[in-house]
Amino acid sequence: MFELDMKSRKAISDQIIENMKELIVSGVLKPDDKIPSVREMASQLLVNPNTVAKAYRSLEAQGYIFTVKGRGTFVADTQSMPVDSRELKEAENYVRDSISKLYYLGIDKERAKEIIDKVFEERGDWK
Amino acid sequence: MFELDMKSRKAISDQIIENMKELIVSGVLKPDDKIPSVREMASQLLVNPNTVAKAYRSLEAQGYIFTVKGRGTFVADTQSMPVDSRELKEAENYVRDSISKLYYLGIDKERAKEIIDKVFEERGDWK
Amino acid sequence: MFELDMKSRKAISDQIIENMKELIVSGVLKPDDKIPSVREMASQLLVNPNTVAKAYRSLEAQGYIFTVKGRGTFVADTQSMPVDSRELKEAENYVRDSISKLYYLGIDKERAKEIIDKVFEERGDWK
Amino acid sequence: MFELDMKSRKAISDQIIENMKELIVSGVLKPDDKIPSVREMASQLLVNPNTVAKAYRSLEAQGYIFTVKGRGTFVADTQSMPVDSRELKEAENYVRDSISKLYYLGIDKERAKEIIDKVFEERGDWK
DNA sequence: GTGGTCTAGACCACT
DNA sequence: GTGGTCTAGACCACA
Repeated sequence: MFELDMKSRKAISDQIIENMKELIVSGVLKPDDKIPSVREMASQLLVNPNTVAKAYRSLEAQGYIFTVKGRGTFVADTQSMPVDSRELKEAENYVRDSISKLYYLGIDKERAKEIIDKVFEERGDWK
Repeated sequence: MFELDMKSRKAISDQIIENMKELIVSGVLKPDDKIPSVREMASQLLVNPNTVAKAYRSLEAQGYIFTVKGRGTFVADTQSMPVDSRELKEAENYVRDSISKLYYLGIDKERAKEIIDKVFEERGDWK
Repeated sequence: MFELDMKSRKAISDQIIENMKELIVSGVLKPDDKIPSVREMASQLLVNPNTVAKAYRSLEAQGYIFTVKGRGTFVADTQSMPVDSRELKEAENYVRDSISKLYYLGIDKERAKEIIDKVFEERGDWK
Repeated sequence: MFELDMKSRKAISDQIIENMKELIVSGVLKPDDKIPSVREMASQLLVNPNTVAKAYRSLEAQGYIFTVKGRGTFVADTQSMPVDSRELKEAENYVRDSISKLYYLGIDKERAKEIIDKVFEERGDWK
C-alpha cells in the first residue's frame, strides 16, 4: 500500500496518517472501501499493532475513516465533510511557518514563489 | 526585543531561533551588531539560560551569529552567506508538507493559493 | 480532583475525559490553568500513565486543553471555540438515542419530559 | 421489516434490538404476533445467525418477546409490563450523559432545549 | 477474525 | 521534571 521511512524523524504513526490521507483524498481509496485491519497493516509495515491503531484512531477522529467493531475499518465520505475551521487555521499557520523558513534562508520572493509553484505542479491532479 | 508565546506548542528554543532569524534577515539587526548575552536574554524572556544557550548554539551552527570569546555574540553577515542546499531542501519539504495539509483538508486549489497569497502579503517587506 | 468508578463499564480514559470536560466547561478550571501532569494524575488515580496520556491527547484534539512539551498541559479557552458541527451532530444523535430508550421502556411522553427537566435542574448553573 | 446500517458504529445486534423495540413499542408488531425465526431474519438482514440469536436472547431477557419451543418466537404484551426500575435508571443516566455532551460542547441551554424539542417532534406518535 | 482498552516499561526531546 | 512515541503482551466485546 505504501512504505514507511524508518530513518525519518517523523513519527511512524504520523507517517501512516499522512499516507492514508493521501490515498483517501486523492481518490485511490474510495468511500466504503475496507482498509487493511490493524494487525494486517502492522505486519506489513513491520510495526507494532498499537502504532497502527493509534494512527487509525486519529484518522477516525478527523473523519477520514470509520470503524465497525468486529468488522473492520472503512473509508469515510470525505467529500461531504465540512472543513473544520480549527484544522484549517492550524494548516494555515503551518503554511505561514514554512514560507517563513524560506524567508530566513535569505532567498528572494521570486524564488520562493517558484518553489511553491513547483509543489503545486507535483500535485497535478488537485482540483 | 521580542516576546515568547508560552502557550504555543512550539519549543521555546525554536521560538527564540525563529525570532532571531526574523530580526536578522529583516535587517533590524545588522551585521556585527552585538546581541544580548545568554544570561541577559534568559532573564529578559524569563526562561532557563540553558534554553537560550541552545538556541544560540543552533543559530551559530547555521551561520546567523558568531561568538567572540570574552567579548560576546554578534550578528553575522547573512547577505554574503551562500544558501545551504541541505537547509533549502529541508525548507522545501516543509513547504510541501504544509501544502499537503491544505490538500488533505479537501479545500480546492484556488482556495489554497489564496491562503498562500495572503501569507506573502503579510510579508510586504520581502524582496 | 475527581474520582474514577473502576466498576463502571465506561472506559477509564473516557471517564477522565468527561470529568475534565466537566471541570473545564463549568469553569472550575480556567483558561491557562495548569492541569496535573500525566504521571501525577496517573499516580493519583492509580492508573497507568498511558491511560491518562490517551485522555489528554483526546482532550487536546478536541480543543479543551493544550500542551507544551517539557512544561506541562494547560486549559484552553473554550469560550472562543467554535462549535464543531460534526461533534454537535454526534451529540444530537446521542440525545435522540437516549430519548428513544425512554420510549422503548413504554413510559409516556409527559414522564419522559419530567425526567429531562430534572436533568436540566441538576445543571442549575448552565447558561 | 427494517434495515441495518452497516456503516454505523453501533453493534449489529444492538441495532436489531433497537429496531425490534421500535416496532413493538410503536404497535406495528402486536402482542402474540409471530416474529421471524433467527435463521430467517439472519438471511434477510445478511448477517450471522449468531448475531440475531444474541439480539433475540436480549429482547427475551428484557421481556419484549417470548419463545415457545417448537413453535417460534412471539411478541410479548409490553402494555402490561411494569417498567423495570433498574432499566429506567439506566435510561435516565443515558439521558443525563447525552445532555452533558451538549453542555460540554459549550452551547447554551436554550439551544440544547431546542434540540431536545426537535427530537420529541420527530416522535409525533408518542403518547 | 475484528477493533478497543489497559498495563508495563523503554527511549527521546524539551525545560 | 515535562509530554510523545513505540514496543510487547494481556483481556474484552463483537461478528
